[in-house]
Amino acid sequence: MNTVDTELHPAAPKDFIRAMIENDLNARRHAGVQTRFPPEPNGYLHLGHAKSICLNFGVAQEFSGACNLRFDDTNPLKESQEYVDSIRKDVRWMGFTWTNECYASDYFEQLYAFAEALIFAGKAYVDSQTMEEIRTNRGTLTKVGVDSPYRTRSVEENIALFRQMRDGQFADGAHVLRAKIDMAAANIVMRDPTLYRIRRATHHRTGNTWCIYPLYDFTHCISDSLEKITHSLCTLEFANNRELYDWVLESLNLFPSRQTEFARLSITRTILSKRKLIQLVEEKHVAGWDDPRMPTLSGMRRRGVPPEALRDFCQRIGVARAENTVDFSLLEFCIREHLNTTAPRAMAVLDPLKLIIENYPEGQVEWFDLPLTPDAPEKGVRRIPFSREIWIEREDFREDAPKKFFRLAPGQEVRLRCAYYITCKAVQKDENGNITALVCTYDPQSRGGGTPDNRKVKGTLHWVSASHATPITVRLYDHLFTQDDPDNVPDGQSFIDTINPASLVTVSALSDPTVAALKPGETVQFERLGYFCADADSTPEDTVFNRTATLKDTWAKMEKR
RNA sequence: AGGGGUGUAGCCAAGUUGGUAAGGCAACGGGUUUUGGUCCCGUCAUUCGUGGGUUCAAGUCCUCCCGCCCCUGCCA
Repeated sequence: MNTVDTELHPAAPKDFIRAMIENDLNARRHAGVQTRFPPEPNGYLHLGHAKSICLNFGVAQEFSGACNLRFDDTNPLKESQEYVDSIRKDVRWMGFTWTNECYASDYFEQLYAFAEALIFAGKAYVDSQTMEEIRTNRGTLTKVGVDSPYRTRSVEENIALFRQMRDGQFADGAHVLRAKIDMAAANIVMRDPTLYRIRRATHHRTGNTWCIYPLYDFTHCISDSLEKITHSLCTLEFANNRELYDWVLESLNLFPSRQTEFARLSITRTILSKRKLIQLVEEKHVAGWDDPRMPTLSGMRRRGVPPEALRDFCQRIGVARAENTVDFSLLEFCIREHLNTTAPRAMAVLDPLKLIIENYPEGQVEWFDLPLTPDAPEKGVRRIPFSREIWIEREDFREDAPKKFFRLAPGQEVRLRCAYYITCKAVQKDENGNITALVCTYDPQSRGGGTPDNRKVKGTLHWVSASHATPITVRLYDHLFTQDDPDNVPDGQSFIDTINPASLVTVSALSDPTVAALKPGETVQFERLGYFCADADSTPEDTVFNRTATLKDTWAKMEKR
């Protein structure tokens, strides 16, 4: 039922959910496992959903069960087909295939019938209080609620009213259908929860067929039950709703699906609230849901994050009931770990400094074969041109080199990766003292990057032949990081104000010709710079790269100290 | 007359019926390396929110206290 590479992803460790399911199976409480991933199509999927996807589909796979994709589309005001389409695409991209594609809206007729059944059983009534009255009469955390004056309506009156609600004979908000439970319940969810409201809105799937829509608490449990979901996994904030979930299914004598809650995912300095993500898109702080800086699945896909890395991440963070905030470095680690063995290498220079090899013949070009991935030589080679004038990274040269600086300095010999040893002989400057070029000599004996006398050099530089350089555009985008916890910003600030400005930097760069063959969506490692993914925005003249992940940089760390 | 959850290292997170604190990330040291990448080796909880108690033995059992999260939508 799935396409997950089990080689890369061994069985997940046993968390409390898997332990519970194993237990249920051993006790023969179920013949098999049936789960579901139930997003509301009111936004794009993000990393938090990835955790739920991996859990629900993963568990089904591990126990030879099935997992449905179900759209919880009961609020037409917020939902759209665009979101449905994006969710289907993102789940597939994550590497999972659903058993059935379901929609709560497909159950509207059945849901309505169950509502009438509740009325006939004397367990639901039509309330005609205003929204404010309902709120007031619900009581508070420490004060019990009071019964609605309409609570004692007869079954006949309730049925008549409810049918008129459906027929569109009342204005929005005039009445609601409520479960008759207990206005003094300690659990506020149980104080006669609203089951149906009148809402004249066009639904993206049912159009104007309905003017009443069921609410989550009534819909979700019944949907689970109709699909024979054995294990309904959801996040912790629904724990209070479990009592009502069970009440509805028991009252209607339906298949006893069971809800189990787990802690939602938080990642340091990362926005994972759908409300905030919608705000970023609507206020145009980003180009769209798939902006490469977005922590959405579509954004990360565009940034070059492989789905394998996300699955690995979800497995490593585990599943538990304690609130948690995972360090972003774990996600980066998972991305790097996957890309290290899969991404081809290329050389690029972000801030070019001209280097002239004075004893190299003018007009001569040599082609060197460099490994595509050094740790997997079988993956082949890339052909890189070398000539008299090349570009190196400006920060790879220091006139007054600190002691642990292994790179180029006056009089210093270093290696140009896979090409030659060079020695810096002179520094050219303009009238302002800015370095304009470096004059070097090369050792013809060191062709390929080694010498007959086995002379060692400490540094290896990356380079691009000046006459062959390919101009590219590089977006040094990161996640749209906030400076700290996005859900807890300083007084008087919006989380928007705390977005890291570094996530906006775009630079022009020069690359070796390897990138010319790259197609959008393909990721390379620009050696020592990081992983970069070719963007769909690219043109034949200008390839645009989004930074997928950085590399560890021990020199930068050391220098900072 | 509140209810429901939860606390194990900087961050995640395992810890069977009580038997002497897994693993990963991060960090730090060292080795290998034609990427200051990768890889390899090593260090990193005398203690599990706090105080009592039971026990030969407590992260696990009992109990007091404390912290944090969720719930008063006709959102999900």
